[in-house]
Amino acid sequence: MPLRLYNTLSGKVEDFHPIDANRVRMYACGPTVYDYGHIGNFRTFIAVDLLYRFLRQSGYDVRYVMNITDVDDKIIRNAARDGVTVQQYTAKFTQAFLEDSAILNIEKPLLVRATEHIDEMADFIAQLEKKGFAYRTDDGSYYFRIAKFPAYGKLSKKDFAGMTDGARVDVDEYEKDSARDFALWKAPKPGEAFWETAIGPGRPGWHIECSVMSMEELGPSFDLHAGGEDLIFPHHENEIAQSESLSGQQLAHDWFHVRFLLVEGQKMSKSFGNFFTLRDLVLRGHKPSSIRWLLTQVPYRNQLNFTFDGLKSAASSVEKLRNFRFRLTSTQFAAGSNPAITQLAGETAARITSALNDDLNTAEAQGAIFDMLRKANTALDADEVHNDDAKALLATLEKFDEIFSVLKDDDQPKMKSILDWARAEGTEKAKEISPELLEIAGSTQLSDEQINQKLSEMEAARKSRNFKASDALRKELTDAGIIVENTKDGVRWRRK
RNA sequence: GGCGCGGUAGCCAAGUGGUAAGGCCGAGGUCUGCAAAACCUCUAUCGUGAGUUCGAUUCUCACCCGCGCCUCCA
Repeated sequence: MPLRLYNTLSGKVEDFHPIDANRVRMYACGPTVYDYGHIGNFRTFIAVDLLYRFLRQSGYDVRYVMNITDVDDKIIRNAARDGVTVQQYTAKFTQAFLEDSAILNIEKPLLVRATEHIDEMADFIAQLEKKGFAYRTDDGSYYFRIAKFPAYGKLSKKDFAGMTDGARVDVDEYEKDSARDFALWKAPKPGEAFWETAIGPGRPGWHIECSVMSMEELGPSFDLHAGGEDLIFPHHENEIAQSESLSGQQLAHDWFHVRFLLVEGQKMSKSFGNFFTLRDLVLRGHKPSSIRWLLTQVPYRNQLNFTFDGLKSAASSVEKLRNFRFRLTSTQFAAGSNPAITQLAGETAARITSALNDDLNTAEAQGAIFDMLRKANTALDADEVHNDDAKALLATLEKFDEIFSVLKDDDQPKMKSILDWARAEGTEKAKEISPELLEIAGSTQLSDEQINQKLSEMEAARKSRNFKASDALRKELTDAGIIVENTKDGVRWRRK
């Protein structure tokens, strides 16, 4: 079964076939780096990350490009306000975005920055003007002439023929031919940053960067273009207008849009007090793996309600997966195989693939892995799993994790890095550090050596049936965040 | 007003024209020196009304409710 994806352009779920055999070229609209990324941003980036990972797992050679919008009105304004250059202002948040992405196990795409393509944008606009799609106004700004591009509205399904100028647009603000015409290039404003280019001084409009950079990195026509649902209009509609009027080719074949999330049942907004960055959540003591898991639980086209209950629930689910792997990797199995178990592993892998092929149905895929867990754990309890079966189960689990990426237990160092960041930021941020975070990341951690020392002491005590001493050691370890399990295969431990 | 999405157990959330995955939480139980892990059992008739059908949660219509985009926004 081939991958099927919903395509905003056609409004249908379609079979996905790359233009160029086995190569997939995809472009995702990345962050505007004027602040720390919030969980809504990361829902989108994680959804696209899943798509990227699944395409690769499916055998495609994927070229995945993401832009960093490091110039826009807000950035220029904030930089001016703070008395720093645009570059200085954005460097910090670009870095933060990269760190946050790494913390969430988002794989790094090929990143391209708007400010490194200003001249190409000017050139692109000059070509549009030459072809009659763009015009210059007296103040030195450039606009796209929508009337010249009849397909305008095809992505967002808007009918511009019936729209009246002035309804919701301030017609008087600029001397545009039509209120719907959008800015390609904005003339400088006093006291704000601008670039000197072949088409004059100024700064690029928002949409032009993606047209320029996607074409440069992927060619005039490529497979997938992704982003948050809000970008459908006007951003992507405008990209299409710019790119296609110049190239005469279809910009992207598939348009992949991720739905907005809700937080505690409401649209995330600073005024509702439900606006959270990744760092806010970690400061509250939530693990990155819980956050990633919660954000992948609901298929990307459905509204996801992000709640703190859900976050706790996600933590338990991830624990369950990790425990299962721990069990598989720390148990001594008898040689040979049990066909029923090997078959279970194979069928589960197939179920997962088939769920993801179905427009990335992550909920279905997760259901499948937990079905396997329950059955396999039952078999493990009954000693019916042999060495080859354990390998097969592990292979399926790891294949699952190639997509979801929550198994690796590295939350502690990641949380520590956020803790250090908050302390370095100063007292305002430091105040947000929760006891929960300190417990996981901030307490003095025992080294593996110390732990093993205590474990052997504990084992000795248990052998001599000195349970009082054994319990004391257990408590000591538990307080240090170490969970010790005594199984028939011996002792094993993990960090909380 | 235009376009679109959704309402499934305490919470989150899949899914199908033939009586409903999974996760979390809760209760009880098994195992266990303790603990942990794991397993078992229990907890829904799918917003409301009508229609189509042998049969609808799944299709159609109406209504109610929630949400998104149409303006900066992932």
